[in-house]
Amino acid sequence: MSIKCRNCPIRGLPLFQQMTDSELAFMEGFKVGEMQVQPGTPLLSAGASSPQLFTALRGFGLRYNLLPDGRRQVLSFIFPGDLIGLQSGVMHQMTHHVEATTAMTLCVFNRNQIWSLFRNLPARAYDLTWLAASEERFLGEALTAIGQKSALESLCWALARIYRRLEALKLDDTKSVPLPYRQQDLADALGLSLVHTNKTLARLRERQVATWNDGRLTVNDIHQLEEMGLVESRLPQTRPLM
Amino acid sequence: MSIKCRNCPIRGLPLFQQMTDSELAFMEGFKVGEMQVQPGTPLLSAGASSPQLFTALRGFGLRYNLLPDGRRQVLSFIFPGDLIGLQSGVMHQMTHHVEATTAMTLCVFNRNQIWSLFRNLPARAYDLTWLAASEERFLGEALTAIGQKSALESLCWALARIYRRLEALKLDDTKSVPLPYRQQDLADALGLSLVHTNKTLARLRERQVATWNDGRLTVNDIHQLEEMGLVESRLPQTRPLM
DNA sequence: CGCGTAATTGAGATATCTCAAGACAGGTGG
DNA sequence: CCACCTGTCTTGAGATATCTCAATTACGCG
Repeated sequence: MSIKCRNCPIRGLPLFQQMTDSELAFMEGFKVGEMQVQPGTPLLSAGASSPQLFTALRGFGLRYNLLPDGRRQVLSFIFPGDLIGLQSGVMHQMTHHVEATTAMTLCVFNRNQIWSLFRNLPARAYDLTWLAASEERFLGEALTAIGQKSALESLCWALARIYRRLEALKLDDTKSVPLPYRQQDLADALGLSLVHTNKTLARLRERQVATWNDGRLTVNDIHQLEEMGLVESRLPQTRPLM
Repeated sequence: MSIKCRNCPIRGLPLFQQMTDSELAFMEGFKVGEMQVQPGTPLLSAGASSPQLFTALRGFGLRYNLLPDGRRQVLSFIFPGDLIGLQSGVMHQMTHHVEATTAMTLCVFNRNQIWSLFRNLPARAYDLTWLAASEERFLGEALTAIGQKSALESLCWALARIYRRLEALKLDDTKSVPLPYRQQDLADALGLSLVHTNKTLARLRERQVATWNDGRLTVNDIHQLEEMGLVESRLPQTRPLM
């Protein structure tokens, strides 16, 4: 009933690095199961030391921090192909929350086996480090957006980054990708108020740069969007899929 | 002329995990040299693919992003014991800048050997991943500060974090640690203007919570500082030293 | 049909920014 | 030894991007 890694529906996308046969075999042992969750389901909680890691196969999620008084910082949006819980996996302590925004399908891994991965499959261990470094890089970019950019610039940055990632998943035709979050989620990701986020999105819509409604993001001019968001041009890199 | 790892001046601090003899031996082979740099020296530049990694042995540095128009986001302060260039090491591409703020002494490693580390010393490879995950966690915390907290809260958060880290280095008596940066550096780290940072620091000084001048940070009440900064309490963890 | 959630819009409030000037310390050259 | 310069810190005051409050609309669901 659980999908075999060799039949993984996203593995073949050009976004992801291809695996060798031995890696595939290892991953099928590493994977202990599959999980289907409803929208709103918490996957990991700060403070807890979860015994599991996940990879999102299908659906969308959210990673966030909470302050004691309820303020929320969204750290990142979770898309198919993302690894979830690496921090808890290697540091034995989760510091943020993860929850499913839509229904999701997740591959489940056993944290205890991480160590065997390091001992037996150095290439996969390296990939794990690559993913951690990649997250670090992303958060640095986000920090730069929130800390230095105007609301309009930040928004363009975020939408451009999201669009590029989702278009690589080929979930749909180009120009338009599914983005089933609330404006509040994006506001919390960018440290902006909901109202201001809404008004800034309206400006982008009027200017015919990008439109986000009914859970779909439509980008008319990705280059202009990236320019307005001061997105650093980068060589597109394929990423490992765990 | 280059210090042997077994004589490393910071290795014995309780902040750091102790190494086994075989790890020590490996590290001495991994370390290809030592570097002394003057204040202001750039160590790594965005875009470049540096062949080297460093560990700060002595001195202070800065990690930052630049926008095309000169705005600067400081990502983190670099203290003795910090690994520098892991991103470039595993992703083959640097996305931020690193420079020395004070004179520094650095251990130099060869990027090419990272792979041999993964193949031969899984425990050390694991440590590398741990460090990357740790950076990721830190940046998430910073994001939460900049995105959600008030200027006063952010400042308290930053000073508390810095103080805790430096006191663990036992560079000096408690209550006071060296912090040889400019107010502009902290402002750029928190996404605040220099002027506002200055005025907020003045408030902390008046309230007798913390004082930062002449390159020294003096904390009168670390618990109040952490409380004001909404610092999440965390179990103190020792960290690997590369 | 009524309710709850999300999006939208208007308008006044404010935390933070920008501009500007002065104080202070350290370094340099005459 | 003094005059000058530069970089950093400090302080005041007006400007503004963004926030908060509040009301309205739209929509899906039971």
